[in-house]
Amino acid sequence: MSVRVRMAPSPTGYLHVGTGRAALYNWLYARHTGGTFIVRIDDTDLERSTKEFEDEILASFRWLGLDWDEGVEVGGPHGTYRQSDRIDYYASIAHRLVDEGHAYFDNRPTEELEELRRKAQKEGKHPGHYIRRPSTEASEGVIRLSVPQDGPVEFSDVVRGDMSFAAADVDDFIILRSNGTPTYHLASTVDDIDYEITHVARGEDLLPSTPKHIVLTKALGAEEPTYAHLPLLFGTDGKKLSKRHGATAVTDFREAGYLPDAMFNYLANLGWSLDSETTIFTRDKAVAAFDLTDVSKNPAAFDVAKLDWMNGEYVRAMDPERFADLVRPQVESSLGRALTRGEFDTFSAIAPLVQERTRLLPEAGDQVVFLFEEFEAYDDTSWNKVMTKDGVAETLAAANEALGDLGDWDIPAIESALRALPELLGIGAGKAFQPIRIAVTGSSVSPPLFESIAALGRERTLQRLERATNQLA
RNA sequence: GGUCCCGUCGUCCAGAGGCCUAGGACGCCGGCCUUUCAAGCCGGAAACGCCGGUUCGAAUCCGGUCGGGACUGCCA
Repeated sequence: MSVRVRMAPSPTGYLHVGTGRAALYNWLYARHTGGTFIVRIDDTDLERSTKEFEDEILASFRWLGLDWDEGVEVGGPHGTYRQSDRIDYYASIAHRLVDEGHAYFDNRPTEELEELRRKAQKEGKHPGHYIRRPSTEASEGVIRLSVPQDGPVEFSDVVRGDMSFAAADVDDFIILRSNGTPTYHLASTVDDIDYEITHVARGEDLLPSTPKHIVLTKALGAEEPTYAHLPLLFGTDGKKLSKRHGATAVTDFREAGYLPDAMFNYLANLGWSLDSETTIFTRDKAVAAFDLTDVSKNPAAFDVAKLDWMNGEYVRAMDPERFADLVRPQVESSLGRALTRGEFDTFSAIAPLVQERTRLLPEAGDQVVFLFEEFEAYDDTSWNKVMTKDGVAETLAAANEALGDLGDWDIPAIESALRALPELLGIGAGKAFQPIRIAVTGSSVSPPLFESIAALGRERTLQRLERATNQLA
């Protein structure tokens, strides 16, 4: 039987990186086995689900490079892939289960159920021991599944191994709400049957719900899928990854300038590894090697520092033209205007040097704006640290002179002119070049000096040297 | 409280009884290179939670213990 896996996000928020990783593993497994990856939309919570979030989530999947073979927006042989389209259908199934004796109506007030829960807790028992079929039958209210009391509910989890839950600890859970909409348990289980899902790979938070799904599946006369419960993601402080840790939505990372390939690689490596040595790997390599069996059991901490490093690796490995194209909007947004054709050429020429120094795309823009924009007076700490030293004015004047006389304005000419300076002035290279760097680029941190000067052009370079000299006087 | 899950460097991953004086990666520290910052190169500190047991031999198996986590909703 060919593998069919699915991801069923709820469009009640942006795609959380944890959900993204679960999707990633499903996708990897489908691609590895030549199976089918399906994306459904789990929008039974009509109140909180929105089309905007749905679009966002699907865009995030696509950004990560997770394409799906069946499901929302692409269709497939199994009808709709949006649960809100099948509300009545789920309801009819719930009623059928009542007719067959597998489920029952319950209109007990919440206080009464609360009382049962308290009683269970007091006796150190699971609420399942008391949340059971009431003595008097109703014909309205919610519909609960009647969970058989006898024996254990057992299954073999691909990542956890053999699991066993006492049936007595599984309460008669609600499958249909009093407003006629299905709960997650019903909709999800029914869909997994209808869409012939073979492997359910999902977050470990659903492990305790799995016995419910198995009992329901059996009541529906179907065979349960293979389950694989994936470890959860945490922040580096060991707490569940949440807004407190900063970015948690895939979109956040996309906007912060992370590359999808890096994100994919990082997420894939969080709970799984290609082998014992390799950290950086392509999608194809991951697809070739991936198996759910190899997924780690331990929860993983999401470490942004490592992601940043990895992103830098991908940035450096990028095609230089592609890099220039990607950074262009960043430069333009910090300039507040579009680059001219000539400016873009200038930028492209120096871009490879910037590329080496970039981890996140927005950093790249900051490194080159000096080429296109005048900067204000020098009065920051790096200026004070370097420029207030003795002899700086002479150094700048000498540089001005050496460059002013230059015939060809190219890197070799600039380099040989400036290289002569330290000896001429009787100072070290660093001492000579740092003031020039600040005068010309406005910062003590910049791309390599000669290349920067070449890109800046004769006129602006000389202007800036003069301006700095005057300011020192 | 109850049910269940997890426990190897700060972090991610490798390790499925001897190949482990525990390996790779990020981060950290030191050095080299160097006009800055990066990158690169070299080196370093850093872990099998604890206690028992099984075994000739345990990070690997078993038990207990401690610690962390999830679930316990007409949310998913």
